[in-house]
Amino acid sequence: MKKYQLVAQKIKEHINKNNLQQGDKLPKIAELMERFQVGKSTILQALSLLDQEGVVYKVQGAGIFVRMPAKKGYMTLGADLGFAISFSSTDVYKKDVKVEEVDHAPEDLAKDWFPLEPAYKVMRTICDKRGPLLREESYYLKRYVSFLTEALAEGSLFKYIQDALGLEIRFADQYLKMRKLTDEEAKLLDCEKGDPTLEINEIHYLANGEPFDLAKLVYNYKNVEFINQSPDKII
Amino acid sequence: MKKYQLVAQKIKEHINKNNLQQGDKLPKIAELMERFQVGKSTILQALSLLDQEGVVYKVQGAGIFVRMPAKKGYMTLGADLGFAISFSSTDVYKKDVKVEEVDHAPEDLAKDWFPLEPAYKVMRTICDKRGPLLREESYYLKRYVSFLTEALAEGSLFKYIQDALGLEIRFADQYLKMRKLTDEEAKLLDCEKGDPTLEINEIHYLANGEPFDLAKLVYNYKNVEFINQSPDKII
DNA sequence: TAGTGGTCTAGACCACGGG
DNA sequence: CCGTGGTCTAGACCACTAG
Repeated sequence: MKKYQLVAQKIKEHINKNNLQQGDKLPKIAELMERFQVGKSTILQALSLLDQEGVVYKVQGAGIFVRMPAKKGYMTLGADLGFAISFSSTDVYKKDVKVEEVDHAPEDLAKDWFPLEPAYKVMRTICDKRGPLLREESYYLKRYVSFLTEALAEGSLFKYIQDALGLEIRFADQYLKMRKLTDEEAKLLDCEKGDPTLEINEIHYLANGEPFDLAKLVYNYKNVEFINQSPDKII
Repeated sequence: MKKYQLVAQKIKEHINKNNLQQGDKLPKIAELMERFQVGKSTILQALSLLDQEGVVYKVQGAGIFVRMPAKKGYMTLGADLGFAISFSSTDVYKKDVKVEEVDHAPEDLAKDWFPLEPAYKVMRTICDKRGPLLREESYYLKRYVSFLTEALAEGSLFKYIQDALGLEIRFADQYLKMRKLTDEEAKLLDCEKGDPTLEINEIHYLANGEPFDLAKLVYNYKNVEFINQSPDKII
């Protein structure tokens, strides 16, 4: 693990351990350099990470402050590259899981942005104790994900892809669209036909810039709210 | 303007001028250093900016590549700190504008996160040629925004706040919730009661970390789609 | 005006990708 | 193996905040 990631992690731990709240001040950069025995730019890289995650903000001439430590009950948009990771630690489970092999993703979903290559099609409903959270229909290119079963789809696919297959997911595009639920979706989500929903289409990219996964996520408006913390556009 | 911002801007111009597409390669770092006569970390800062904006991605050992230059017709979530800026350049106009002074923002909107202080309440419907895009109800703290009129609210308030008042908006929290339109909202948005919508509650923060604006945005599902490009979490 | 973060440089060395 | 990006340091100087 890189030094700046370690430093970032330790700063997070410091925030949690001391139960710091919005606006609380962190030690100054010189002190952090001293404490972690690293150079200034390593500290800056760590802070930049935390900044992007919405954990801290910096005010020139004043200090470094904690930003909104409590975000319980919200799904994080974007930052965590999809729900799979953000929810892997909480008690979610899957329903109506189906995996099949297809020649390519449907063209209306893929648009011009996703290759029409052989893929695994995964369908599942993600639930927690309150009920269904979302219905997922996603396509994993066989070129990268050469083996996929329904048993694997019961767990966290992103974890499997990262840990077992050794692929690194680097960034993602998300397209969001408001619409009404179809009859079929409503049944799967314990809702009524015509109820409001948000459809999010995500394309995930690997470290080499190649897309490897296209996902259509249809959310349950009764059980899901999102949070999106825009960072400081500053390094 | 800082060097790295200038460099970032010139790289963007280079992409536009040469009409570079997804996956096209940019000059290597050493070459960019040479061309712009700056140090390596200045180039890295510029690239980090472009990374966060979803303009480029970097692949270690391979090069720097262009990411998805065309995003026409989508509203950008988060990255641009609210719709106001992202849409200031296109031909939008406002309808049903009303500005009044209130003792404080409604408590159910403010939750624990926004101060209950005297504020200007601004209501307006943002439209473009296709029709209403969203209905906005926002609260600007008088402590920071001491003067606000309906005439000003016809224009871009963020521009006014930044240019005329000299306030710098630094980051924002967004809360997204799917729900049905009320009767009143439906009338304002040219929709039917019960139609799907996305309600986004935004809190905007100044450079000193203080919140100064709370906004409730109710979108028209027929006219708006969003894009959210999650960056590389890498410096 | 002192304190603190921001920008920028030069350079050493590491790590990954692809021929 | 070479080329390219990534990490890290030490240090000079700038810019903003707050008392």
